[in-house]
Amino acid sequence: MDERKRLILNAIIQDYIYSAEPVGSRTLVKRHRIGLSPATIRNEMADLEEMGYLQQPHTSAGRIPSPRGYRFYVNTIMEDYVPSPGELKKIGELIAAAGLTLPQSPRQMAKFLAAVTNYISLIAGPADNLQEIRHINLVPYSISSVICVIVLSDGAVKHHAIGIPEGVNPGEIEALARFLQKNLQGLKLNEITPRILAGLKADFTGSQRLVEEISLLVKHLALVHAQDLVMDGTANLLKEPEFRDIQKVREVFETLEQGEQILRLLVADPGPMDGLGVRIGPEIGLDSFADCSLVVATFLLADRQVTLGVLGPARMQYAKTIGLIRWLQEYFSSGGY
Amino acid sequence: MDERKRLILNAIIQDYIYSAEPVGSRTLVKRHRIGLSPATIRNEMADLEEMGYLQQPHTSAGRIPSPRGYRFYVNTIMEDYVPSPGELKKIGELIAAAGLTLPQSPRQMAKFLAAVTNYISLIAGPADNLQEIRHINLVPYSISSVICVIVLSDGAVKHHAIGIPEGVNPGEIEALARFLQKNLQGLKLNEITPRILAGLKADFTGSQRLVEEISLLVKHLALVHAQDLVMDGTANLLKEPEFRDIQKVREVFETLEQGEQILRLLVADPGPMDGLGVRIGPEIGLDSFADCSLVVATFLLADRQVTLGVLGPARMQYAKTIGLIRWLQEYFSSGGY
DNA sequence: AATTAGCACTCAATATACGAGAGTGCTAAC
DNA sequence: GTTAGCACTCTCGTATATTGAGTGCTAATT
Repeated sequence: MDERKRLILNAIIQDYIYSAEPVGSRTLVKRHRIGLSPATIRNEMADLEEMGYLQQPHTSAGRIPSPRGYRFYVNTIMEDYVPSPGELKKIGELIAAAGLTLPQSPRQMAKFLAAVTNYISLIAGPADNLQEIRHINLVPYSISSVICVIVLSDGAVKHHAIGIPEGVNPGEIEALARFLQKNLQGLKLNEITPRILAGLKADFTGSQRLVEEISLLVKHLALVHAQDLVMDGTANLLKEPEFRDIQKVREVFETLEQGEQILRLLVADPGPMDGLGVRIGPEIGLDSFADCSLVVATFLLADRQVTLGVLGPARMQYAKTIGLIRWLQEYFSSGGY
Repeated sequence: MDERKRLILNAIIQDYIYSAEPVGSRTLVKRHRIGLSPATIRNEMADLEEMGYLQQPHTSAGRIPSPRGYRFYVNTIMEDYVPSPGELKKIGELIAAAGLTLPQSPRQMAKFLAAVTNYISLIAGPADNLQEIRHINLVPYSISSVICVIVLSDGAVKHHAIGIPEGVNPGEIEALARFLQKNLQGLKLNEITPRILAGLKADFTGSQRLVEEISLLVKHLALVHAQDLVMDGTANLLKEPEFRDIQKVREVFETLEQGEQILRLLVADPGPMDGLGVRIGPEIGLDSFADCSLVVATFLLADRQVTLGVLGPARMQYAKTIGLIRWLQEYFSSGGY
C-alpha cells in the first residue's frame, strides 16, 4: 500500500461518502486534481479491489469502499476533524435550547446528539451498576409459579414471575431462595459476570431449569436495570439513499426495538482507547446492521458514566461524526457544564 | 343510506382492509355472496362515492374508503369484536413472558401492545399530574439568563435556563419570582390550565416576554413531567403496503419523534365515552398522520391513569384493534393483575 | 518500467411501445 | 329496479431499444 494508493482510496471514499454513488476513474480524475489519467487510476483501483479495500457493485460500475476500506480509512487515512464555526454555532444553539438540564436528561441528550450528527443517536445511561443486591427472595405465587423479588441498595424493587418446572417441591424452592441469598446478596450489579452466573448453576444441586431462569433474570437485571436506553433521530436513516429499500429499513428498525440487544452493543467493549470506538458494518455483529456503522463514546457526565452512540449508514461521515463526538466528550466532561 | 348501501360499504371496507387494493364491483360480487350483479353494485358505488364514503384513486380503478367512510364504518356498521381463542392464547403467552411487572412498566406494556395489535403502540403514563408545585424560584445564573427551579411534591426538581430579555433589571426578576410563588405554589399540575396561564400573563405587570417564557415552561412541565411517553412497534408500520413510500414513512417517523406532540395527541380528549376514542386520518390533526388512524384508550392501571394508543394505517383493522383494546382495558383494570 | 490513449465490451438505468387486465359509466333490454 | 353489453380508461408488467458511465486489455508513448 504505497502513498499513491492511499491518496486514491481516500479520494474514492470521500467522494462516495459525499455522493452515495459508485465512483469511477473518470469522475475521480475530474473531481480531484490528481496528475494521473483515468487509465492509471483504473489500474490502481483494480489493485485496491484485489486487496479488499474496494468493491464493485457490478462489472462496469464504479467502485465503492468495502467495510475493510472504511476501516483502513478510519484507522490510518482519515484526518482529525474539528467542528467548523458554523457547526459550533449550531451546537451552541441546540445546547441553549435544551437548557441546563441537558446532560441530566438522556432524552434531551439523544435529541441533541441526533440533531448534531444527523444520524441515529443512542444513549445508554446513566450507568448505575454500582448498586448492590440487598435482598433476593422467592415468594410462592400460585401452584405453578413463584415471584422472584430483588431489592437493590438504592431502594428499587424488581420482581418477576417465574414458572415452576414439573416436579419441583416447595422445599426445593426454599432451598434455592437461601442459596441465592447466600450467593448473590451483597454483590454489585457490575460484579455479576457470566462467570459468576455459571458458577451459580454449577454449585446448585436442585432443579437446573429453575436456577437457569433465575440466573437469566439476574443477568437481565444487571444489564438493563442499570442502563436506560434512549434513542432519537431514527427518521434520519430514511434520508440516506442506501435505505430507500423498505425491507432493509424494517430490519434495522426491528433490531432497534430490541432495546436489550442495542444496550449490549453500547455497553460491550467501550472502545479501545480514550473511550471511543468505531464499528463498521459487519463488525457490529448484527446482520441487520451490516450496512451501518456505529460510533460509541463513553465518558463521565455529571458524575455518571454515559455511553452514547451514533448509528448511521456504513457510508458515514466518519471524520465529522467522530470529530463531533470527541468535541462533545470534551465539552461535557470538562465541567463546562 | 339504506340497508343495502350499508351492506355494500361494509363489504368494500372489509375487503380493502384485508387486501389493501381498490375493490371493484366484479371482485366484490365474487367474494361476497350478494345477490346482485356488478352493474348494480357499480350504481351503488357511484352513489356512495357521491355521498363521500368512497374514493376512486383514478378512473377505472376500484373504490377505496374515504376517511368519512371509515368513520361511518366505525360508528355504525362495525360489529363488536371479541378476541378469538387463538388471540387470547397469544395474549396470555405475551403476558406470561413479560411477567408480573407488566402493568407497572410502560416499556413492557408498549412492547406487549405492539405485539398484540401489530401496529405502533404509544403509552403515556402513568399520569402523575396530581403532584403539586411545592416551590418555584428564579435563580440568577449569568448576566443574560436565570434558572427557573421548580420543586414538585414528589421531590422531583426541574430546572431550566431562561434568557433574560434586554432591559430587565434584577429587581424585576425578584418581583417575578415572588409573583410566581404567590400564584403557582400549591397548584396541582392538572390544575394548570391554559386559562390560569393566561391569567398569569394578564396579572403580571413586568416584562411580558419573561413571564411568557415561564408560562411556557410551566405548561410544558405540566404536560410532560407528568406523562412519560413510550412507544414500540414502529417497525410494524413498514409492513403496510401503503407505506412503501419512504417519504411518507419519514414524515410519520419524524412526527413520532416529537414526543410532546404525540403526548398531546394522547392526552387531549381522552375519548367520548368509556375512555376509548378513535381518530381517523385527518381527524388526528397532523398532516403527516393523514393516512393513519389512532385508537386511544384511557384507564386506571395499578391506581395510575394510563393512556394507551395504537397508531396504524387508516386502513386499520378497526374492529379487531378496538376489540383488543377493550379487552385489555377490562383485563388490566378489573384487578386481575 | 510506468503511464496513457484507444477500443471493445458490459451492464444498469431510462425511455418507448404494447398488450393484458381490471375497472368504469352509460345505454338499452329485461 | 336490475342487468347485460359495450366502449372506454388507466395502471401495470413485459419486451425492446438506447444511452451512458464504467471497465479491462492492448499497444503506443514517455
